[in-house]
Order: sequence, then C-alpha cells, then structure tokens
Amino acid sequence: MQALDGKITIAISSQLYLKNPETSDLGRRIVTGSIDLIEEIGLENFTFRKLAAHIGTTEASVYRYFENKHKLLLYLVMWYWGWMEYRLTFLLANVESAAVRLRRSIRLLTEEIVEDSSFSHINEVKLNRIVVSESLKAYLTREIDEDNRTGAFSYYKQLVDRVSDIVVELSPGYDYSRMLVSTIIEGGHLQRFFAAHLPRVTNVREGEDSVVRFFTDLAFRTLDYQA
Amino acid sequence: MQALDGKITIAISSQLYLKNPETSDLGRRIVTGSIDLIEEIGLENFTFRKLAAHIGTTEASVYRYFENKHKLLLYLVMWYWGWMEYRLTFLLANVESAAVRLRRSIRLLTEEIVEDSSFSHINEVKLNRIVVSESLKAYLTREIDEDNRTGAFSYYKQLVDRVSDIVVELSPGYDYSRMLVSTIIEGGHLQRFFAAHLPRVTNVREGEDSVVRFFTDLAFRTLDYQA
DNA sequence: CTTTTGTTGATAGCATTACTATCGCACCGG
DNA sequence: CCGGTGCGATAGTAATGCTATCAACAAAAG
Repeated sequence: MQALDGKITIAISSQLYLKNPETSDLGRRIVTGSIDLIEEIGLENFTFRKLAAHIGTTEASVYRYFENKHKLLLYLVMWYWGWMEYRLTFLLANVESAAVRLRRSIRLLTEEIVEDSSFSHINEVKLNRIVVSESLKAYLTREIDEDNRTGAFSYYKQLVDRVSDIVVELSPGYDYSRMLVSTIIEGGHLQRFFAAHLPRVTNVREGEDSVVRFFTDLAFRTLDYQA
Repeated sequence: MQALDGKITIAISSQLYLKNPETSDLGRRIVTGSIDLIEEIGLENFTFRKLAAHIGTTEASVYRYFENKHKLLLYLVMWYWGWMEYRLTFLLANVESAAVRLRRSIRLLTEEIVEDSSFSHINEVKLNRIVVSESLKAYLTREIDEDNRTGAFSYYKQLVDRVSDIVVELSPGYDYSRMLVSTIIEGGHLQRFFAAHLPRVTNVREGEDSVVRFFTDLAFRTLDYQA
C-alpha cells in the first residue's frame, strides 16, 4: 500500500469544511494537530483555542477552515471511513471465496490499528483511537439528519453496504445483513473501549485478539456457516 | 409491577450527587425536569440554567444537588440500569428454562419502552430514549475510570453478569458471554438510533420489532441453540 | 417559645468557551 | 507594481460552567 501514499487522496464532502484543509500547509497542520490533540486530551477538553496554541496559529485562523469542533470531528471520521474503504478494496481484490472476504472484512473492521502507514499527514494509529472513543459522539447528536444530508456518513454507509453484500452472497436468506455489519463495526469499537475501562463486561484475554475472534465467530455462527 | 410502585426505591451511589435528590421536592423536580428537558432538546443543548428556568428554580439551587450535567446524566443512567435489573428479576422469577430466560432477557434489553409505569417521579419512556441516544456519552469520556470507581456502572455490570450467567448455563463452552451481552445491550440502542436516522445501515421493517428479532436470532445462533 | 440548623431563592460575579469582526501585512499572480 | 488571498494579531460579545454571598423561611432541637 505504501506505493500509493501521497498519490491517492480521500475526497471529503465540502460541506464539512469552510476551506479545504488539504489545500494549504496550515490546513494540514490543523488536521494533523487536531488528531494529536484530541487523542491526547479527549474531545471534551479539546478546543480550537488549544489547537491553535498547539500548532502555533490563532483561533481565528482555525475557524477559517472549520465551523466548529463537531464539523472537524465529522471530517476526521469521514476521512477514516474513506480510508477504510480504500483498504478494504485492496484487501478483497482477487479473493474468490465469499467466506474469506467476509473474514478479512471483519478483521479489518474490528482490529486495532498499530502501524502508521503514513498516509500523507494523517496518523492512522491515533485516528483509529479517536474513532473508537469519539466517533459515536459525532453520530449521536440532534444534527445527525442534517449531517447525513451533507454526506458526512456516505463512506460509512457505503462500507456497510459493501460488507453486507458479502454477507448476502454467503447467506442469501439472511434478513439482517446491514444490522449485522453495523453491529460488528460499532460493537468492535465499544468492546475495545470496554476492554480498557470496563473489563468486567468483556472477555478479553492476553495474547490474542479476542475482539476480532468474538465478532468473527459471531458472524459465521449467525450465518450458519462453519468456517 | 404497579403494586410495588412508590415502595421500592433504587439506590444510587452517593458519589454521583451532592445532595440526594430523592429527599426533597426540589430534588425530584430536578430529576423529573432534567429527563423532560434532555429528551426534548438533547444533552448537548441542555444546561443547568435552562433546567432551572424549566422547573422554576435557580441555577445555584440545581448545583446544590449535582456537580455538573455529566454527573446528573450518570445518575439517570445508573437509575435506569437499577430499574432494569429490578424488572429482570421479576421477569425471570420461577422460569426454569435457561433458553426462555435468555430470550426474555434479550427482549427486555433491546425493546423500546412504550409504557410509563409511573415509577415514582421518573418517566421511563423518556428515560429509555435518553439512554438510547445519550448514555454512551456518559461512558466514552476521560473520566470513565474515576466514574467507575464511584460505582456509577455497578448496576450495568451486574446486569451484564446476570444475563451472561444465563448464557453460560445454556452454552457452558462459550467463551465470550459477557462480550455477547454487552454487545446486545449497546448494539440494541445503536440499532434503534440508526433505524431512526441512518436506516441504510439497518434492516428495519414496518410492523415488527426487527431489533429484538435480530439480537435474539443472533444470540441463539451464536450459542448454537436452535430455539 | 426560642434558638439553631438547613433549604431555597435572589443576585452577583468570574473564567472559559464559542464564535465573529476588523485590520494590516506579506506573498503571489498577473 | 497592483490586487487579491491567506494569515496573524487583536478585540469583543454572548453563552456556558461554576462559585459566593445573603436573606427569608421552615423545621427541628433545646
């Protein structure tokens, strides 16, 4: 995947920003810096003032790129899902078996990202942690219908569609393919968060990736497919 | 269950409030009013100032009961899980079959609450909507470890334990009982939210409760138990 | 019956957050 | 060398989050 770095960009709905942060050095510093800072102090404590100080600019300049921190978060989350879809495409290319494609998809969706592939100026390891801990806050708001109209969730919905197509291919009679996939995605994030903070509601053991195993097992048993 | 209303109270960790809201008229109005107002305008837009205006008191008086809106939300969510555990106890009393107990538990955890049982001053229909839309924001914060220490999640963890005990009884070899139960609980909330706002990532059909059916089916298939 | 204590309402005030406006300078393209 | 654009600098305003003080009242204690 390294060979494509710097050549591929992920298109983000222009309704999420006032000025495209990809087009300037300051814009990229805002994106890079916000990932650093949100990962470090959490979304609640993150403000544009702190971000400005962190990257050596002014609050007013940050506001020239993003309306508010909610829109910035939507931008980051949308980028993440665009990137995930791009990775999925490579991961499934030339793979014949639907079972293998599903297995790989579930792994992709639920595993922790540990290696920064240095896709441009974005640290994917940190962004993954942000998505795990903060992305639901981008969904669970009163503005969701409006944000949905602006295209903020288009990659997310596409990804659910693509994986649920594999589910249907594998188990044509199954009625809940999209619910299964979105449950795996969000459940995967939650289980990672719970494993770190409320281990009593999980069954995470050392030395293996229980989250990936749990959801893989869950999906294949549900689809009555002993793989 | 009506017969017990007004006689049973749900104990809430005293670390979540400054003054027990159960002990005064104003305290109960704060709880009742906050449920009304959060359900109406959402947690983001909810402030103690607005709450005070809503219930005809002052901001300072509200602060005498709760430190901040995060603690108030934890209070409401903890009450909800205490109430759910209480309901679960009745629902499972004298039921022999583990399969039936699990089926009933999953229904309880994932169905929408439509009838206000008028448990004291708390509107359970509205509280259920708040839990669906806002409770994850009470978990996904930097303070979770501290909140966990204060006992804010004790009912939640107990409930997961109790249902996962049924899972283990039904399928002794299954290794992920707690992950399964917590996935069902939170997944159920998310699917309800998605059904209303991002229907494309669900498979909700008219006239039946797809969420309950999906998770029931998911659990029993995963446990390899054709019930 | 009086004193004490606790509860609430009223008002004020302060720090931070969220955002907007204005201005001037530097740089870049024409 | 002119004109626009992007950015830093500085102000300023409204809302939010929270604390302090004080007086009125009621209930409890003596």
